[in-house]
Amino acid sequence: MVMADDPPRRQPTLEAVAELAGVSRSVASRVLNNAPHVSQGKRDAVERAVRELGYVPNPTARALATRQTGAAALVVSGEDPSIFADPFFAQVIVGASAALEEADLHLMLCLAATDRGRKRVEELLRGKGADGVMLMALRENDPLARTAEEAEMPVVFGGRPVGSAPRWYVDVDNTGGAREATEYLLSRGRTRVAVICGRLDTEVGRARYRGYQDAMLAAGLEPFPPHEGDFTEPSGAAVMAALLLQHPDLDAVFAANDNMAAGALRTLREAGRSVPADVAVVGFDDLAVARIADPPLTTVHQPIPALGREMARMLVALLNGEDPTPLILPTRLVTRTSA
Amino acid sequence: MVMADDPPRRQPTLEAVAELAGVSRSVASRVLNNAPHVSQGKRDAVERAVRELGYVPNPTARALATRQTGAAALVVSGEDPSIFADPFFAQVIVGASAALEEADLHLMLCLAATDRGRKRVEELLRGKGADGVMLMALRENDPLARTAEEAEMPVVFGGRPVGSAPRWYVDVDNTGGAREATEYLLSRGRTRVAVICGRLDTEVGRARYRGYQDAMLAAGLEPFPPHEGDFTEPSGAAVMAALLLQHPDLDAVFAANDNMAAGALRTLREAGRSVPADVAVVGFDDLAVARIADPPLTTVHQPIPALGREMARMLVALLNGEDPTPLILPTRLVTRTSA
DNA sequence: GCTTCCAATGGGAGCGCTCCCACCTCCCTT
DNA sequence: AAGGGAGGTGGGAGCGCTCCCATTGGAAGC
Repeated sequence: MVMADDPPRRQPTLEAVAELAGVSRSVASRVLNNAPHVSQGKRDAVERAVRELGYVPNPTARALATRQTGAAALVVSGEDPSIFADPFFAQVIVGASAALEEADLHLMLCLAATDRGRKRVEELLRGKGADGVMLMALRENDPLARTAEEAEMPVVFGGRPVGSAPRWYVDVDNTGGAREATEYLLSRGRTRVAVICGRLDTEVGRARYRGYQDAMLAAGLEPFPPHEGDFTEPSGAAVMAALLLQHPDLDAVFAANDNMAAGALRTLREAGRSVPADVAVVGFDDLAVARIADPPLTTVHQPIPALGREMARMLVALLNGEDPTPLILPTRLVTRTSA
Repeated sequence: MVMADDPPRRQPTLEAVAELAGVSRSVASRVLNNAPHVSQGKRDAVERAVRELGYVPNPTARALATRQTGAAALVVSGEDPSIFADPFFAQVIVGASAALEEADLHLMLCLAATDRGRKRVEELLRGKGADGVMLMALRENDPLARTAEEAEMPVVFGGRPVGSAPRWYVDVDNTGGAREATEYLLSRGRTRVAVICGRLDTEVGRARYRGYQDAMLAAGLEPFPPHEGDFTEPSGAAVMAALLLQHPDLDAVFAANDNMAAGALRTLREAGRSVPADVAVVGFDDLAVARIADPPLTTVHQPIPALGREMARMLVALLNGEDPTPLILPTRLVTRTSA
């Protein structure tokens, strides 16, 4: 990059390519978009000119003319930008990015956790700053939900927002996974199975508690009332401590995610309870922490990159004028040593 | 969103706003960019019209006219897209996103780990698909380095590429951090301090080994030759096992990141060595895993969100025509129980 | 009362591309 | 031999915005 007050030597334009190739802009354009109705001779000439000039089409101009930006936005809501630091999102992005790449779309990332951020997302949605949007981590009564509904733009939800099922979404079978985890604990002879819930103002938190509840009820056992953490390790440790105080005889705990399970493990260790002998622990997510924890966590695996991938694919389908159906991805229990 | 073959009812344009407000496009434009030379009366009229019509400026058209896209790209290179799953990047993004938001820039995320991905980044750079670029995780002889040099676009590097110092970069004091970690181990009376290196085809890997080496040499001790891991937990476990075999008497190990330190911890546990009594372990990064590990890791903290933030700020400065100086962020040792 | 100046205003020319359409040439039908 | 196509081609009109520039009118200065 040159810092000097450069002579406004600009990128070559299509016009320049056309001139060098001795054809009209139209023909040059057709060659670039490899559209039909171009003779082989001119096609070669244009391609040669492109190479000679080092021409690269200007995406902005193309976007203006076609009314398509060539980009999809991934919006992560939440009340604090650091929610994004959760490795969960990184994996979603890996999947989404790959699928978007196939459709030749760019990925814009919007952390809509501040007021400013939300305002910018709103502008993006209403001002056609992207061709479509993937929305994640909506909270209860999230203002973004409304904006998304109103926007004349395809919107795919990642995980359902609390209380409503949008037209297009991809989710994970949270209830089923939680149920399976709890059933597993019960099948191993545990009977006093406690639960560390996630935030109950999120659908994930609720759905996982529901799964736990279902399994307990089905086994004729009284479910523990919801003890709510916030999906972080410290909150898991704290809730576990409280649980131990109230129910010293518990023999298992289902944590709504791995972070909280890791916290629980720490508290149990400090309390001198051995895992899984005294207390069995099951988590949810199967992130790296599950393997690193001591003992390694038995947990509910969810296909996170697939979640991102399917969201992106659904968006692409929408962009192609199709009408895809919502998708719920399966989970599966991964047994390690903690239960 | 309406799926029907909608009557092409399009977004209102500036033209429409101007007409409704009874002014010219120019005046309306000035109001929107709150430029001077507009009477209060017309200003109000335009603002009213904007509200009435629900007008939102079209960013693409603006971009074409101003030759500025309003977006900055964060490019993550690497040989495998899953490199991005490392929580490190998520934290960089949190910082970068906040700084970009202040400058009203959008964030485009490019995972340039596939050939296709690299090609798209190249097009982005050469076709002015963004106003500037932040480049991370370049490998040795990464083709992206060249492309970036040639692009007429501000480029800020996150971490230096192997062997060369670009004009603008933000890095972390890897050598200093590694030296401090090793010195700490030595100061606690350890003398047989082994090292688990990161990939030596990355500057981070090299710099951290260099720091270790410096400290050993300064203490008159023979540094261990580099045993190379790849920054993952399993590789840390494997290298630790090899180390234990070759040097059964080692009494400390410096791992070039927390993941590998966690792996080392696992191997040591399985080998019946107690930490820190028999072997002290120090990591690098201070990611979540450091706190969750058992025992919690003593590690070199690096300000990751700050890294992202400073990269973004440097890019913004560049965009403003300034010429910022490279930045090296400090690290600091965080002592927990593993050493 | 007549310049001088400047805030206020609107017209128009792009920005670089796509795409519709008119036009022209061949070539294949009947 | 005349009438279609259909492929090939270029011109021109946008896409929605910014920005330069010419124009205006009134306030200030003499």
